[in-house]
Amino acid sequence: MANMYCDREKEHSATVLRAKENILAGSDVEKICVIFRMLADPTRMKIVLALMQGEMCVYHLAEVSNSTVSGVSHQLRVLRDNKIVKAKRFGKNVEYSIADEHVHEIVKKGIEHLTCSLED
Amino acid sequence: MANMYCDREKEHSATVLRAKENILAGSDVEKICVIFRMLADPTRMKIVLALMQGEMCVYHLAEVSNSTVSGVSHQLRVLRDNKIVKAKRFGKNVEYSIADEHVHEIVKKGIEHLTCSLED
DNA sequence: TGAACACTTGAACAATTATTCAAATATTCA
DNA sequence: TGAATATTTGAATAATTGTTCAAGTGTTCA
Repeated sequence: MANMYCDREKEHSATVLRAKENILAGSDVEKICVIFRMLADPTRMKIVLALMQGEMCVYHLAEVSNSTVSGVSHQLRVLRDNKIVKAKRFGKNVEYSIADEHVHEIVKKGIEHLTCSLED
Repeated sequence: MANMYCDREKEHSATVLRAKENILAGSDVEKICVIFRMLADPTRMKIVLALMQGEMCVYHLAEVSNSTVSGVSHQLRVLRDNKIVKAKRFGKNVEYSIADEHVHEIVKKGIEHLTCSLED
């Protein structure tokens, strides 16, 4: 039998085995983290929440998220680089929008989690 | 009419209004970010992915996540404080598990997003 | 009781990152 | 072309945070 690591080895060994086999494709873990990291900052979250209502330009995003235009632009760059939002130019303005449906779903799940845990 | 902020004001004004009304309950944004912040670190993500396979003790988690016992314990504390995992003592060991179903769902959505965007 | 094991904690360090301000680029329009 | 507006960028600063090592607490069992 494998090493004994804890007193409940018998109960846990199958779990540990599954965990070792299934999960850890090293670089993939980093990739999964990226989308969550993008949503972990309040300024970025406000931007994303705003864009979930529809497309918007930078000045609007700054206003709605209570930030500076420059600050928002920096964060939009990060969000763009990580495929959370996309940009399209219209004359002087650049119109931003959510890059894909998964972003909507993930944020909604996050809100769901929040509202449910508030009920306790 | 409201201020003109960009050349597509007409197209965007309804969106901006919705964004201002619906979204920004200031402190809630911070709360939504918390769960995402918890999942944004590779060590924590490995711990969570491992626990999604079933309950586990600290030594196991350290092994499965390629970390030190101390490092894992620190992160487990953070995860506990933020209600992502819960702990239960069994003799010398402390058995950790995922705190609630939302965590499963959110992580699964994240993985889904990853695997879909890899197809492009 | 005390030795061995499992886990936690605190302090220190290094690294990452959000924000700010100033300057640069892009586009329109007179 | 030049002025005005919209957005981006770079550098500097401050703050947050993950990791490590050493020391601490809690539990079992001989």
